Amino acid sequence: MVRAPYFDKNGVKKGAWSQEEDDKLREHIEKYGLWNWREIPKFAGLSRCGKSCRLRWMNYLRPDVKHGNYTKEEEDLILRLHENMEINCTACRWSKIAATLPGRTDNEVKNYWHAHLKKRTVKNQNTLVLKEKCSGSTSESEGSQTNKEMEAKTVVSYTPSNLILESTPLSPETSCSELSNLSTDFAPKLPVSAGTNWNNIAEDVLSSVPTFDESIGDFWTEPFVAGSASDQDNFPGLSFYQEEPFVSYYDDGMDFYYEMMQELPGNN
DNA sequence: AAATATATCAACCGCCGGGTA
DNA sequence: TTACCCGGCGGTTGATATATT
Repeated sequence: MVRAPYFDKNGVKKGAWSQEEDDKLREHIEKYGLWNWREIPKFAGLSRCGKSCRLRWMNYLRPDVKHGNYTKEEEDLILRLHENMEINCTACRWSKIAATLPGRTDNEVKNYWHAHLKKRTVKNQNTLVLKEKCSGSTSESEGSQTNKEMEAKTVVSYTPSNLILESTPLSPETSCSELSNLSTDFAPKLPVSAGTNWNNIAEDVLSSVPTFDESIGDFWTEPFVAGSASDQDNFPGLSFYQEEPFVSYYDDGMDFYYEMMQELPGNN
């Protein structure tokens, strides 16, 4: 399923990774951590470019990466987040969507979207257009409306995103405990429990739709690169391997989320 | 059984933004 | 201010697997 290995004109290896290369890269990173992707292949004894190593690590070798078998909840979450970005005219940020799915990478989410979910949304939209036509409610009674107004109304009335827009925000009384549950659910080292309510998570996150575009930039933190690495003697980035790997995968996001919820009307 | 079409997904490419000298 | 480096991102490619004819 991947390109056959080959060397480009600069002697840099491309294409499929061998087991030996995987082992070398994994071993090097586990030993020295992440410090400079451009240098890592040299020190790891690989004929790869830094980018290739980074991609391989991020999408495949990283210990917390899981492959295949998307759950219904994960699918729904992807769909909702993607729709929301469309509504807000935001360029689709796969990395941000992926950050809500522990163990999933942006590349994998993107692939899954194009392979499975895209069709579904197209199908949904076609169905909705059909519904709208069949409803016959667009002629006399709304004759004074402009086309754009009509379009807007159609979107609010029929698209699945409506579900998001109408989702119930957290009540002030329950927000703290729910947030703590949320943090637990997103904890990277914990397995996703059967009780995790993905729909609630999605709705909670997306209930802030008017500011989602702005907030998302802060909400989703840099996955994986945790904490300060500057105090290392030899290799920056070593510390989080030796101590708490991936520990802050979602923590900052939850902090932001908490702050966001504090600012909601009624929470002060 | 063979040919063809379609689906899947790892990997590549080029661009962009942040950091820094 | 500018140029450069680096990491990260989204879009795309292409080889392989699977389904269909």
